[in-house]
Amino acid sequence: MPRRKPPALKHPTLSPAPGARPLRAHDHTHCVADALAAAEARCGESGAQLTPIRRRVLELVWSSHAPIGAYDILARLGQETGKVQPPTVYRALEFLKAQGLIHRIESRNAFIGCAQPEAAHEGQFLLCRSCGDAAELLADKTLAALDRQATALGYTVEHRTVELEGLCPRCQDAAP
Amino acid sequence: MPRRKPPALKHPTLSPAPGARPLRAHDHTHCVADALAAAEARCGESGAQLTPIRRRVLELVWSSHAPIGAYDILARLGQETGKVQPPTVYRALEFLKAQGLIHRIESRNAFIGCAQPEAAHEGQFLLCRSCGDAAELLADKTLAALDRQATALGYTVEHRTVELEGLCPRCQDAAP
DNA sequence: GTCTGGGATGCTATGTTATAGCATCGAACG
DNA sequence: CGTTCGATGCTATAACATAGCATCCCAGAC
Repeated sequence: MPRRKPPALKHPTLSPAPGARPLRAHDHTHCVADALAAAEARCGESGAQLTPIRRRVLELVWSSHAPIGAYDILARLGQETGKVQPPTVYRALEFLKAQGLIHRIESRNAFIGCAQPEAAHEGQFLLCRSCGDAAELLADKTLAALDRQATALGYTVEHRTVELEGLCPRCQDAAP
Repeated sequence: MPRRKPPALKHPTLSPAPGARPLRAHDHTHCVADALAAAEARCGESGAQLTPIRRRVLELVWSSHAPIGAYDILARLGQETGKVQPPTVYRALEFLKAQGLIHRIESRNAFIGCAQPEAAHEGQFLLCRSCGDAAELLADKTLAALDRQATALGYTVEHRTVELEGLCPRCQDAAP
């Protein structure tokens, strides 16, 4: 039985793809601060407990505008606090999602901070295949049209997944 | 170190959920036969090889109108032909998807036969959370509206994932 | 102060989905 | 016959996710 070369790791790829650039230059600490403030507010109202772990996971989800995988969060959390187990992260993510503070990106098996946590909603997303960034769409009218179509077929719609993948403006300019 | 009870298996759940019913009564052998005929035709034109394995995987994907997981296919294929490895199945699925013969349902990590393989297209789906069936939507206008929205934001859209989950008409009647 | 109940977290183990990398085989072609 | 190329076989492992029970801690009851 010959020994094989082990496959390349994926976990270390926390950094963006080569050539990737952020969607646009901005002071990202504001994004994070705003998100955390909104989370505090929302949890304060609802009585939900934004514990240190949950808060820290939310912060890590907000570490960029690209969706982040649960195991990336796990790795970062582990660097800070010693060994962390998957259920810890998944439970925090589940909580944050239930509070409307994050969304799950199905086509990426990853999570992203919700830009409008004030209003409960499902997200629709534009995903850049180059830099990985995700932008949240507001597509209420379009969704309503889809719902009408479903209703016409006799369906009741409870959840919606809408994810559009392509190139963001910056990455189009960068790699024409 | 105490011994734990092992988690329940998921693989054996090839059968539909309790209380599930097909979307509507129909002669499903026709669906399968039509799909295979269309696949033959399409591959004949394009010169792609619909090999026995690929054909059989397509048949298994079409075994119901519910999305089927790669490992369910693997299990069934294994029953027939002896041990089969995951790459065999994934490669067949990749081929079928490239030919436009199946779609991947992102929110389920599963695959479903394409109802209109003649015209290359991406699918939009209505998924029933009770019986698991998926119906393919034709939502060109709605998609165009989403694309316009993306374009207005400077994005180029290459792929679209639209999946609506809820209850199909039969399951609404069955469990009111 | 002690008891108690429930939410949060710790922890072990395992289930589930997916891919890399190289070997082998067989048909098509010259 | 030998080369080439697409399909499949095969090993190993990465990557994603959850079940089930133990422990801890705090708020409220008594």
